[in-house]
Amino acid sequence: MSESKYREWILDTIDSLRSRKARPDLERICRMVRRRHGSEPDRTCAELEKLIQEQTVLKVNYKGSISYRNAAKVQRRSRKKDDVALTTAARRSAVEEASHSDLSNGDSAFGPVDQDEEDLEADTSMAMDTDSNADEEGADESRDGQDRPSPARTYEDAAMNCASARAVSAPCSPSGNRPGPCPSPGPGCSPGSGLDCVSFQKAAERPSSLPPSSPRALAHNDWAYHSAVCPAERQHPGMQRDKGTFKNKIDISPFTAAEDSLLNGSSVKTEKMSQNLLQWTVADVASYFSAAGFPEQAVAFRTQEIDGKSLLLMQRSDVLTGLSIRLGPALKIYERHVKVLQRTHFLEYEDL
DNA sequence: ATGTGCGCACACG
DNA sequence: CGTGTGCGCACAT
Repeated sequence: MSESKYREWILDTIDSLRSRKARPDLERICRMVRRRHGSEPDRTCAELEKLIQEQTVLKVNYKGSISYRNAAKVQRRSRKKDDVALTTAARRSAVEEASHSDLSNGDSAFGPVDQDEEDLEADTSMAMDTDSNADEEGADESRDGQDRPSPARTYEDAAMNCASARAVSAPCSPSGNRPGPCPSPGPGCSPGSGLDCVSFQKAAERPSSLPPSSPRALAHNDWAYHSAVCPAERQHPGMQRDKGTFKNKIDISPFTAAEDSLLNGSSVKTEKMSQNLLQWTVADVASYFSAAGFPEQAVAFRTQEIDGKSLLLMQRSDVLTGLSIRLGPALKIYERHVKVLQRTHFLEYEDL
């Protein structure tokens, strides 16, 4: 519950900073959240990191420094306005209603966003660089490399404490492949997360040989887009996720499964995925759809508390209307994901 | 001191 | 070109 609270706070803060034309960087975000809600920068930072991992917030490198973006607001480059406007206007109320319970964003309303289409090809641009800059050197002075007086040093501590945030993201970069575990093993930092990033990076690098309809294919592309973002999260402390063999695992994150399938490229993947579907938590489901390129809609799944079992029970109409998400993405989500997952799952069952 | 508003020069497509 | 961004500064608290 505090989770959604933080989501709201942080998203709100990012929006505020943006509208104020101030860079939404770690320092400012922490500061503002503390001032507004009294949350400790450390905590804020940890929560921010979670949001980054589930792609509610995007960490980007813009003009040489790190910025955080409200994923729901990242606009697709050049889009036909009319169509967007129409859809938006028509569904805004519904969307708002849906988001209210969880992340009522007041101002940031999901309106102008339109991230249905495959978020893949188009936007591989600005987010691209967050890598090499973000890690290592970025750990504390990413930008002060040369120019820029940057007077504010007060929050350096907070920033430092949050080095983990960067460190976790770092392995995602093509350059900084350092599978090192999270430097500050605090709560919320699972040891395995770093590994996932690396693996995922590998996955993203390999040419996509998956059918376009494959959920994994989507996810993969999405990761590429969000360079600085790290999947992982739901990694369980005990299981270091050794690729290839996990037939005795109980609770496997969709990422692990997806990633695994990418690495193996086999068809066994789906069965495992669907099998685990029963074990997916609400967070798993939301993360899955985020990864699949539907971060905005993932929120709706979360709000409606759709876990793996619920997902299996969902019907077309549920997805199209029950979630109060826009029709376009809803159709894609149903046809390409829900349906596929259900089908594979039940096929699997009949075979048994 | 700390938060806010914003002109204008960038970055980017 | 248009659009989004955020530095750097003036202003508010």
